[in-house]
Amino acid sequence: MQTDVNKKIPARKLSHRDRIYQDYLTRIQRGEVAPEDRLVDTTIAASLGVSRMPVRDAMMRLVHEGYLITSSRGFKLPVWDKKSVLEVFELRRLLEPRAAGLAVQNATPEILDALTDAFANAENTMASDDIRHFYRACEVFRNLWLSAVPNTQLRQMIDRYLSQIQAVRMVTMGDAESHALIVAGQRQLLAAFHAKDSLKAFDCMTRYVYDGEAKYLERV
Amino acid sequence: MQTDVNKKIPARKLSHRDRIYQDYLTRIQRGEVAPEDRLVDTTIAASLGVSRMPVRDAMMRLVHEGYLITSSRGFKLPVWDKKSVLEVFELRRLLEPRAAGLAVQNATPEILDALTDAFANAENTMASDDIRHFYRACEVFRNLWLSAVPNTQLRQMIDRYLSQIQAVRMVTMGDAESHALIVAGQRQLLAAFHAKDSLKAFDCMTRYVYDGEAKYLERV
DNA sequence: CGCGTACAAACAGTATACAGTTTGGCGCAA
DNA sequence: TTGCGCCAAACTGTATACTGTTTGTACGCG
Repeated sequence: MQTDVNKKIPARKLSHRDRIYQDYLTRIQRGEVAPEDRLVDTTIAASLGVSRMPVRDAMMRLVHEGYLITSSRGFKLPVWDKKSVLEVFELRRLLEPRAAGLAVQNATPEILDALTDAFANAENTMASDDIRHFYRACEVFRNLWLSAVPNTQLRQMIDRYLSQIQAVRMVTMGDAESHALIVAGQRQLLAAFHAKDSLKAFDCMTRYVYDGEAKYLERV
Repeated sequence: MQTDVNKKIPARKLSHRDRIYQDYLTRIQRGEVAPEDRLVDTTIAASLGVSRMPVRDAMMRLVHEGYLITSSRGFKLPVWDKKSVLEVFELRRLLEPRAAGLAVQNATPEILDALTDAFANAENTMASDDIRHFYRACEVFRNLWLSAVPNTQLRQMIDRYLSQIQAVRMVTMGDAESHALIVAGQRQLLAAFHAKDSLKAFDCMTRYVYDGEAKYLERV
């Protein structure tokens, strides 16, 4: 047991369960888990040197949050059919324009600066060798403006289906036209942030989601 | 162990965990769990004659879904402050009008009939001795029209914050004016369903949520 | 050669046990 | 009487073990 020596700072109370959860959450969100992978608690537990229980807890939490599904043979990624993906696009159209508008009103200069950097990074990595760099940059950009959304409940709702976006990414993976669309959307959104124009942010977020849906429909 | 004898119908595979989860979910949603209650896994397990683990799993699922929070002394209801409640009202304004509109387009005659009955029941129990009858009727009405929403993802999002409505109910509990408002809203919504007027459903759902928020602000 | 059946392994669910931590109360001293 | 500290109980997190079910497979029968 590696318990903290310094009891005066109980900030690091991360249990095995929480660490494993965080670990696999980021792995899934970064697309490091393949659809054919089978995540078995006993196997993971053995590789980490812990018992099944914390692993099980972490996996089942991921199941409840929609990142995984149970099967009779280990945990695996859920298969998002076309209908579900389109349903999420509808959700995004309802939530994200408003969220972007609120974020513009609430953004601090620090966030604005960080957002500018993140956009530059996304633009530079757009044609990168490793496409994952581009997606990581997009993830950073997205998380940044979301962090400026004052409505916590709204932000959590959006976070909740964020993982599903990964499935759509797989469809448009490597499509230069899609990437250009993403960067163009980010540029407009960034401009709206700098102009403090929440209505413009609302509008360009609306178009951004519609464009994404159209691109998805082209590909599926 | 009470396993099914008939193996040809494996439909009923409900584990202890799932039964306990369902049980406490409905209890919470019906307001049968008081804010001062402390839900301790060992105690519940003993009363049900099962071990801690299924109870723990169920409770932690409820925590992840926002119905409960952990404390150093058992699980308990989260405290919804005014800010959170208002944030949820904003979410509801974004999601429910659209959901109602979609539901109108998708409602079957059976649902329409059931909805009519449910409304009659709500209207009748509005001034009931036991106000819980009225809330139960409202719950039925709400679940009915939600069941007609074709967008599963949207429906699940709305379900997710349903429990929080309980907290608002506590504030407006016993306020005859609020109840009249609820019934009036239901009447309009029902009319929209019968007229197959999805735009009207959208509009009266919008007004319904705004009215609810206004009433809440009067009381808090 | 194809189909069905039975067996073994893999895995999920549940039970039990134990350790570490927090909490509230009680006793002791000032 | 009040403040301090210690102790026991309560509770969470983790480990280990056992059971029942599902799945893949191999063997036997047609």
